[in-house]
Amino acid sequence: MSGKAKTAIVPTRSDDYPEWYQQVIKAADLAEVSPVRGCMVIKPWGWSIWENMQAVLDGMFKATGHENAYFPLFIPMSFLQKEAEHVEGFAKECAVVTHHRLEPVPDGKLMPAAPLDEPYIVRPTSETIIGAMYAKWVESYRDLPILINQWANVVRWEMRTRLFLRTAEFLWQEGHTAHATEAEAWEETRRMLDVYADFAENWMAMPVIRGEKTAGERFPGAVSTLSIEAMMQDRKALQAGTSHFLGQNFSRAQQIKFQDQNGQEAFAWTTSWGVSTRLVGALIMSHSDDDGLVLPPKLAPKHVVLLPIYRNDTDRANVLAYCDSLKRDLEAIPYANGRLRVQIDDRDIRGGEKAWHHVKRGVPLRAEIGPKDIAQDAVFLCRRDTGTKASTPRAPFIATVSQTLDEIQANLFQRALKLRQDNTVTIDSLADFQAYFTPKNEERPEIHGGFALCHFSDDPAVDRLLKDMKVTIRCIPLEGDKEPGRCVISGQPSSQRAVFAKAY
RNA sequence: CGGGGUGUAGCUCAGCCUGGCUAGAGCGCUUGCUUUGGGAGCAAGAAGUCGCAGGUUCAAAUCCUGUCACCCCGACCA
Repeated sequence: MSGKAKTAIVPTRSDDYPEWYQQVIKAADLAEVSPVRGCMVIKPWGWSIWENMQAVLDGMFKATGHENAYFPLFIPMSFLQKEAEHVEGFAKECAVVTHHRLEPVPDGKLMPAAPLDEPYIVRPTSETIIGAMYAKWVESYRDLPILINQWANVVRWEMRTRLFLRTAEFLWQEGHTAHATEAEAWEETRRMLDVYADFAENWMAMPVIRGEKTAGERFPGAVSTLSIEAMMQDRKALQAGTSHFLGQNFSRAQQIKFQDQNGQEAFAWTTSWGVSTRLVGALIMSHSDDDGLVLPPKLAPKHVVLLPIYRNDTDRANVLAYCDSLKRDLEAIPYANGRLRVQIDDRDIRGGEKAWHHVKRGVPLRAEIGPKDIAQDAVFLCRRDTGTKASTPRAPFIATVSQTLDEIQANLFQRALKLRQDNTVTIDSLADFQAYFTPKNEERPEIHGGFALCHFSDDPAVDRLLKDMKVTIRCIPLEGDKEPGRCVISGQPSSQRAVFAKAY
């Protein structure tokens, strides 16, 4: 056939980045849009990645003293109304359940029959329902802290959706904690941000900037919102996790109060923090290339795929036997938080097609094994991240495979870090700022911009200009210098720089 | 919710303006043969109430009315 297909994914990243993203998901068989508007079906390969993320994060939460629990999907509407800013932030995107029970009507259809006295909303987040329970559970300072996480689905009725990045229903974890003191709650907020940063960098191989959101970008009802921000390959920012210091706002609204050691009544200090299936989208956009998905080994559903190659039944039996024994040896090797995950793909399809299948799905290592390899007691080993291929004798392959995976993991991180470093600039003039964020081709914007470190001010005129340019203040970095300057847009005095970027 | 667009085979689409044979193509799928160390070739085959409901007509994928769904662009967002 054409045979000249240079890339497995069409279009390429530079041709049309958003379309490339969709095609990678399709080629890797991660997920599909469903018949339900705005909701996705996560398919086994995509789900497996999420499961791996969950397992690691869950371990981290438990290692920091948290326990899992589960709260209802439905929240009485009145609960949401208790915190004014919270209502304002979420009301527009809530799905509302107004009835129970369906009854047949004459034309053979079904109609909701019994209206609810008080409508339920489908949780967009659970501060209110969890807070209502905490109010019952907390009486004394001895009941604090409460450190609970839940793994759940939530619904936010978004206008426009994109697989993994923004869907009407998504999966996440939400941690909700209550503390006796402000300092302790702040410490918790910071601790969980660090957990997220650790996970992003050391498991997803995705460098992140930890920072604080400006007032406009804050979680509705929070005193302060911290986030980790990552740069995707199109140089747009993606918020990958958030940790909120809620102060006493929610505990006041929900009467989470206790008697302190002096017998005084006090409101608890609360936090909440979460990451979602959006992380899968972040993973895709951080590492994948024009041949499809590229997975960091520590989160890959399979680390090594063995591809048997044979022409006749005799070869077939020998090659499969060799693969079986190699698989057993490999699966005994410890890696990351478990053991090596190995697959033999013995489907009866052509070798080339089979190899591409696994390239597109992002399996870190591919070993092709045929009679010639077996004769030399070797495998033909291919690395997904670099595309390098080499005949590798079995013993050294087994001895170094976990090290090779570590190298791939490190390479992906370094590659992503370099992309961010190469596309992070310091800007001090409005003209430079506008030039930086303006594409050369307004009709079909090419990949442009990046992270701009600029002084800023809280001013309506600044907000307006940023909105026009579709640029947002991602965060005020926690680390980095704090020297004062003047807002790049308004010229007003500013105490430190923030990260500006176009964002998902 | 504003502006634009599209519904025809599993997928991508042609056909519609100018109504008329058994509604087409590519990809995919099934079967057979030949192939097989980097996305195979040839041949045969299965597969569509043309989004839905009315209407006009001898005759509707095609014209008219209504309706539903989805997509793109904006406003909103993890």
